Amino acid sequence: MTQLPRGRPRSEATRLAVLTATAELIAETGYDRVTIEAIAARAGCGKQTIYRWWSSKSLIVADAVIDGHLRLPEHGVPDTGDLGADLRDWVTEAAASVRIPEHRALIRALAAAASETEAESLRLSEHLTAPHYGALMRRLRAGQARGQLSPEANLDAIADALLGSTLFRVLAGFPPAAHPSAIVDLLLGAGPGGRSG
Amino acid sequence: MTQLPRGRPRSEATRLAVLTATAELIAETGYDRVTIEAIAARAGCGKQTIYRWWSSKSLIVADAVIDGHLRLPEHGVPDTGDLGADLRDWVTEAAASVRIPEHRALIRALAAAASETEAESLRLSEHLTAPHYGALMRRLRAGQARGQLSPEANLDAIADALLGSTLFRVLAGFPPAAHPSAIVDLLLGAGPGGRSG
DNA sequence: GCATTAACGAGACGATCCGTCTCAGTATGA
DNA sequence: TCATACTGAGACGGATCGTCTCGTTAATGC
Repeated sequence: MTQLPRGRPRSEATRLAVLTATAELIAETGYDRVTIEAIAARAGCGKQTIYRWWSSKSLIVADAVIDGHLRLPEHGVPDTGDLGADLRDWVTEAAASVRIPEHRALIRALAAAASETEAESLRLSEHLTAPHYGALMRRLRAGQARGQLSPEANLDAIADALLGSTLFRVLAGFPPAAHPSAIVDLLLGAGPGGRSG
Repeated sequence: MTQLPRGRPRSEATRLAVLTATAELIAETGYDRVTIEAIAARAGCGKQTIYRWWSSKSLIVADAVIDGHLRLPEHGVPDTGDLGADLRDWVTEAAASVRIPEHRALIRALAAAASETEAESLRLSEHLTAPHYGALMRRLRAGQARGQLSPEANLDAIADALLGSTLFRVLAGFPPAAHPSAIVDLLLGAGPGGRSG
């Protein structure tokens, strides 16, 4: 079924070298100071090889993240059965992760990449933000199914607030929140007896 | 006390022309396609005049916002005495504002500017984000003083969530929230009887 | 009025990086 | 062996960078 490739196959080694070089350069100098020429030089490949496979810098970054060369903090949401504890763990871990300069640089890089154009932003959100958002929403739905959230609770609003409040502090250049998990208690309505710890 | 200036004073007309030209060009083409040379050309001034007063493009944008040539949605938080209604108004207005393409472009421009370096991010946050954050915090404190918020409520967490959840949708390339004010009910603990509408 | 001072508009300048292009070399399948 | 497609290297014109130097202009101080 699938057509067999005819000529010389794509070099996996070079592909990895490009993604690794991109990750390193972003950590060292920041997204917008990274140039295609610098990536090619460090990866030891020609510029054409990069332009053949990636149409823009932001797409290289997106691939680097998808491939795991650049790690985003918000990957998995734990599910121990206790929604509040899981979310507190997740938010706390995300906040701790954001203290790491390399992670801050990466998040800024992604924001900058997403800032380039509306189209770029959509492509990045499909591959990066949407999966994380989806994982969080699934965890919220599971908790709702177990009765740990009101059936009428607006899960989108909760997910927006959880992701947004962490993202906000990073992008605004604010110091990390003193009590990052406080937002969880607020959102889950800790007022009437829900709070633990 | 203050030293009298000696030579030719800075041209206020040119300063305004630069900020206006920047605002127009951002709206027309997007932040990263705007060049210093294009700003100078449209403002009818020399490049050196720009470089004399601004050390980077992001600082021009910051000044344009501070001066009101580019309007950010989150300026004033109303204070009618009803905290919930005021916040719902504010969030709803912010969400509506974010539907306007020019505003989306501006917010992305600021995010891109803040992504440049840690120092840039700090400077922008001092002049732009911090005042908005402060205005929101003052409104929350006023509400808390009137007993509309628990005395132990974590106001920082509420402010983070309010600003962050709007910012998040813009930067992530998500469509505007269906019910933007839902976050207010969540944060104010609408569960036990506080909800209106 | 006249010297002094500093910002002004204009644009030349070398540098960097863009994205395209060509080139000889290399790894695969037919 | 041949055709094919990808490889690293780098030349190329163009855009923009940030610096620099003009002659000009609008203030202050004598």
